[in-house]
Amino acid sequence: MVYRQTENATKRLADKRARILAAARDLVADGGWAAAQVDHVAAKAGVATGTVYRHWSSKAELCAEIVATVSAREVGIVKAVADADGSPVEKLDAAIRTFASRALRGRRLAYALIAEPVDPEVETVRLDYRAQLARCLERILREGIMRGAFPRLDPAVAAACIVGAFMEALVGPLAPAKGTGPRADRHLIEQITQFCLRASVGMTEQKA
Amino acid sequence: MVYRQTENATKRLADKRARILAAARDLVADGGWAAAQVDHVAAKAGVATGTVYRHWSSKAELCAEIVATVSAREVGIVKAVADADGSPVEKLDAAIRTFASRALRGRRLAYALIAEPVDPEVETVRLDYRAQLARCLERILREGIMRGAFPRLDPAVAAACIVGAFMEALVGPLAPAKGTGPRADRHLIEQITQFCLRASVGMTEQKA
DNA sequence: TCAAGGAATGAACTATGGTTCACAGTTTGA
DNA sequence: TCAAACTGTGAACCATAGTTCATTCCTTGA
Repeated sequence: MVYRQTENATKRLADKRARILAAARDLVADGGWAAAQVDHVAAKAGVATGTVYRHWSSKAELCAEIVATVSAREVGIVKAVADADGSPVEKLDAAIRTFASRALRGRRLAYALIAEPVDPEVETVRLDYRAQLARCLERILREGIMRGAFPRLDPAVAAACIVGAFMEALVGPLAPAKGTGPRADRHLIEQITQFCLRASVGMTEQKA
Repeated sequence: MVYRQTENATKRLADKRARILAAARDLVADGGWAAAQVDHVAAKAGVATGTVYRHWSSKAELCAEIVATVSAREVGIVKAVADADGSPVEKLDAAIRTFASRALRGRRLAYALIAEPVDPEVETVRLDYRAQLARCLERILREGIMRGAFPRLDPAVAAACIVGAFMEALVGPLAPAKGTGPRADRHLIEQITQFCLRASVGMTEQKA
């Protein structure tokens, strides 16, 4: 007689939530934030507009969750690289290379997550992501400086420069047009990595 | 009997136009594009909303003109540096240093002009600015490579990296908080310049 | 099968901000 | 001074996109 949420019902609800989140993420992933209108998200997820508001109290919250979810994964990967064994140079190389190749797999999404401005509430979360990324790099840089492998650069500024450099070259408007193929992508990653490494280390041999 | 524009009238009109443009620029310069609502611009310029539309057929056109005006000046300055006498290394150093110190004088405006996205019509103009900047750098890089002063980097990618690096470190959200004072600004410019130079040249001595 | 209550719906509402336009005010040349 | 032509005005208009809510539908436990 009294309604009580069953396990099944809870799961259904969670599924729907996940479906909406995924739909929104996909829309952002190929049209940026502007494409993620609540109506469109709802349509893509196969629910009514109002349903979205059963799961998030505003569009901004939904967007913030997209940023948080996707970026947590990316930061985790880069952090793992930073924490792994190896020399600072190797770690920096791996971190940049890893991040760059992952970002290239979803350029539009990467751009939206790193660079494209949005409303303040989402901006906060995104800024946090950006700062976390920079902090991972900064840690590697500090270690390298202490060990004498890198020159006496300001690690905070250098980390910002690295984030900016690959952001711009990979996913920014100056980046080569999309769909240039895997060969061009590899070249791009190689160039960016070498640029950042030279900037940090002071010198590096040509790899390719 | 037939009305004809006198010299005075033309001047009055031009003055008003300039006043509106300046008002809009100032608003962007401290609140970004979002602050440049037509109502506010008109109020700041001391005219009615409708008057704005006597000079530009849409807000986008007004914004585009702001970008074009301000950026033409900046590109001109950087280009002059690139065209001056000196070794590629010196030129690159000067170009980055010049741009950076100018951008720091108006961070918010610089950010709006380089990074902050706006509607497509304005975006086109801004993209052009960004690309022109990158091209100036690219020319210096090419020259350096030909002369053997720089390693065999891809000049287009490296130029994008440089633009991204100083953009992020100077005016992006990772940049240190505003109002840190001239000492911190000098440090920042120094660090960014050295970062980009090391990345391009492969090695550079410490200057400060 | 049925009543209770949560979940879904989507048309209507609202807020924001760009754009228009009928009207009033100015300038010009005679 | 006067009429023609241009310029300025700002309230009203419109388009977009986020949010609400009365209603309908579905699930639950008896």
